Amino acid sequence: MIKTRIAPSPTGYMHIGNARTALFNYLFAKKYHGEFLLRIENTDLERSKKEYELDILGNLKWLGLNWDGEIIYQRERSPVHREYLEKLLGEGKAFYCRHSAEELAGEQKEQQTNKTVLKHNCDHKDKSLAGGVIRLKNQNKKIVFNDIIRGEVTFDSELLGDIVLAKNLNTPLYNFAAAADDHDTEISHVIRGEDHLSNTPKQILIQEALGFKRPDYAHVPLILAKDRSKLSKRHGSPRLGVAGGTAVTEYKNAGYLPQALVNFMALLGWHPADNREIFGLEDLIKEFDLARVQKAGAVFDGTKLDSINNYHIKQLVPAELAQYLKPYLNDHSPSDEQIIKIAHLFQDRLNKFSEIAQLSAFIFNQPEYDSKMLLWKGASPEKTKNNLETILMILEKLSGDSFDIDSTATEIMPLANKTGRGEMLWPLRVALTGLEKSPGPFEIMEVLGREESINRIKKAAGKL
RNA sequence: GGCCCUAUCGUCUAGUUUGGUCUAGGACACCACGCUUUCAAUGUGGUAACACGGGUUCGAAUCCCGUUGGGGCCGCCA
Repeated sequence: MIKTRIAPSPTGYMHIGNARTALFNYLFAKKYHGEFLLRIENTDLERSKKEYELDILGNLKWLGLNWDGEIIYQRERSPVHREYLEKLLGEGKAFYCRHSAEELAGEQKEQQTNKTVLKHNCDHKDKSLAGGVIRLKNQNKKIVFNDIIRGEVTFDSELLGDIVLAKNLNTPLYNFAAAADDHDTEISHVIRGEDHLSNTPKQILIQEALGFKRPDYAHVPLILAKDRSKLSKRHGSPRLGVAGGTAVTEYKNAGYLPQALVNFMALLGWHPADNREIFGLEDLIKEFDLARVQKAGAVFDGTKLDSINNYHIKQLVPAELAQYLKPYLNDHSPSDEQIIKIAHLFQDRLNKFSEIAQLSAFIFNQPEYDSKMLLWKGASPEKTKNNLETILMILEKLSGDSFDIDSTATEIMPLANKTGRGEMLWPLRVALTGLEKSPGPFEIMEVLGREESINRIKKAAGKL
């Protein structure tokens, strides 16, 4: 039975790196009809917060990465951890280290100046006095494990010293708790970020001391910021220019579709054998293969995310898109019917939903612009005014009920073809939007309606 | 500094396991052209990479060694 897990600590908002690790764990488990577990590593009492936990849960659900079974809270497993610690202590595999923080700091400082390995080889191993932290007795051996992505990886455990397992019997530390929980929940494959590669030998040492079976490992490459450093909270927000933020919630708020984010994250470090790049979660489950995961880190390119999001937005039906757009248009409280029209108007050009506010501003506010903008490539003000007035006459004859893209276009286009499309249509579009770039005039008029369209054109004619 | 990982277009990557079909393919971005009232969308085309140095071999992006570069870790955090 294939069993994977995502084991975030609730000490910060879920970020892109966690999300992609979760995705790979999910895909791998589902591909082999196994289970994907969620373990909340909340042993750090001071830094763990409910708010962060809820953020993680919410984002996993949002992305569609539903976990199997109950959530495992690491802290609740504390009695089991204690049993394991007592076992190791009893067998003489672990011991209490009573060195003070000052002593250890001094030792470390000395190692730094001597440029030797930073580690603690304790000389309290044989004194069985309780108190102080619990350390694992170093066995000084080579540790070799096979990483599914990287192949054989070797560490020399001597360089690790006597690693700390727990602050005390009731307070286990990360490596110990992770090894114990992975074993007890029968995790078959530990898939995690490369930043954990150097934790693996420690966890293997703990497994061996406890007589546990070793799971398979796969260390996925890290997601890098533009400067090629590990993506961290310091790297900007997607709202401030091209994406580069780290919290999944930021992407959600900025108006990215979960399926786009999943699609994009899957391609960060993984690629199918063929050239396809558009994938839904179900396709990914079918295609995903750990052996095809890249070894080197991948730079997060927000531009490509935008492009993938744009693709997925274009797949939505307008009514669906309208629902997504609604929260970003709250300032103007448009009707549902109006939002659907707006959705239709901008569907092809949206990279993310948050762009809609600015893109559609001209619909809700009277445009301000210089009268010169109305002139198409050297056209005279007189002629342009004349053209606008001709359009006005036509529009005024149309009734409000039949005022749509078809009726306005069929009335105006023959004239535009005769006069010159640019001379007719450019000023009309500017009159309606006040912008150099925008959707076409007939589509816009349908959204604005007869009265508003006529008003804006009158105003424009008045400027000339 | 030590240990570990890693190295194909600006970015994500195919190709590396089973050397020749690679004058290195795709996507994003960029540029040009077409369509078009503008922009977007779309279509066509283009610029752009095997880090370097040694081997092995008839032949290396692909195998080996070294160098250089990049990254991660080195907490009584996870």
